[in-house]
Amino acid sequence: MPSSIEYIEKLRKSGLRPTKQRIRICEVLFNTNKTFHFTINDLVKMIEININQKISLATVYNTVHAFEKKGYLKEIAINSSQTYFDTNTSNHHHFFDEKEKELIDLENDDLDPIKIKKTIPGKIIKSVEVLVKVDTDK
Amino acid sequence: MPSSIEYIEKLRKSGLRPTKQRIRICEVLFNTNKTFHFTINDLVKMIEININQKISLATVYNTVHAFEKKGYLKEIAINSSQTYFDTNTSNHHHFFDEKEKELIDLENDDLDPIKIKKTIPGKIIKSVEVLVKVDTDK
DNA sequence: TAAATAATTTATAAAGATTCTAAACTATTG
DNA sequence: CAATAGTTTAGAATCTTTATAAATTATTTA
Repeated sequence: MPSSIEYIEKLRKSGLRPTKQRIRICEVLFNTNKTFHFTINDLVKMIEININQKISLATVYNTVHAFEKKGYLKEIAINSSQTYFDTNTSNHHHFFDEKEKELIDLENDDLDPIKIKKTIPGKIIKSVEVLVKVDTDK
Repeated sequence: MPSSIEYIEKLRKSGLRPTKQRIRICEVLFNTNKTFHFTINDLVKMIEININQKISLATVYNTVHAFEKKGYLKEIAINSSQTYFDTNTSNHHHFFDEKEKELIDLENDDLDPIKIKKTIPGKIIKSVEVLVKVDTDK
């Protein structure tokens, strides 16, 4: 469980000023061994519960996008009315539970490596995402 | 290139009344050998160009969703401000060109079959989608 | 075939997520 | 400590999508 000081260094190193808001958001996102998935809405709720300071919605958006750009978060492609993010930035895939609207990690061991045999001239692969949609068995 | 009459039958068979609007939208979507990807916005533009009849935006949404439910269209999971649909309903995957905001089919031959070695109790797999994001090589 | 009915279309309003704006504030630099 | 550059903020604006309810159209029934 990293301390404020570590977040301050982490932020500075990546060229982000260590503001109160960013440090608080780091605490909410990274003060745990477990990684998790969240929407902006989830994060706002977590901040409300955990923090004695109001953080503007615009700042939450700004910060999440800044962290994503720096590689501290990953955006997950799903069709949903809200965008999901993952604090687990390692190479892995997801189940999406259509009923619970919840993401579940698919570790790399759970899947054979994916080899793309097609290339597109002038383009390079930025990411390969597998999304397995599941629903209640009935 | 199917005729109006075939669309009328197709619609009736699946329990959808063959209205003028639905038949026109069928023509725009299915009057070609090639399958393609589109957003609602794209479709509205195509309708404007091809049809001598205004179709309300609400009807376009309703129709696309009805067609999707009947399996005539597939929704593709991407993080984008607009939802993409595919007239190719066969089992296949996609490249997404981040620059052009354009989807490109990845045929099944372009990829080894994907075996998911993990199961979630009480849940069944509804779909497996692979999205390969690409960007300009530079 | 006409009346009854059920489904569909429509314009518009409403909702919901995200981005924009520009003023106030804060961290950093010199 | 002053100058500056970056950040936060509330609220407005935008954009996509869904809801609403009245008008229209297709289908069914008699």
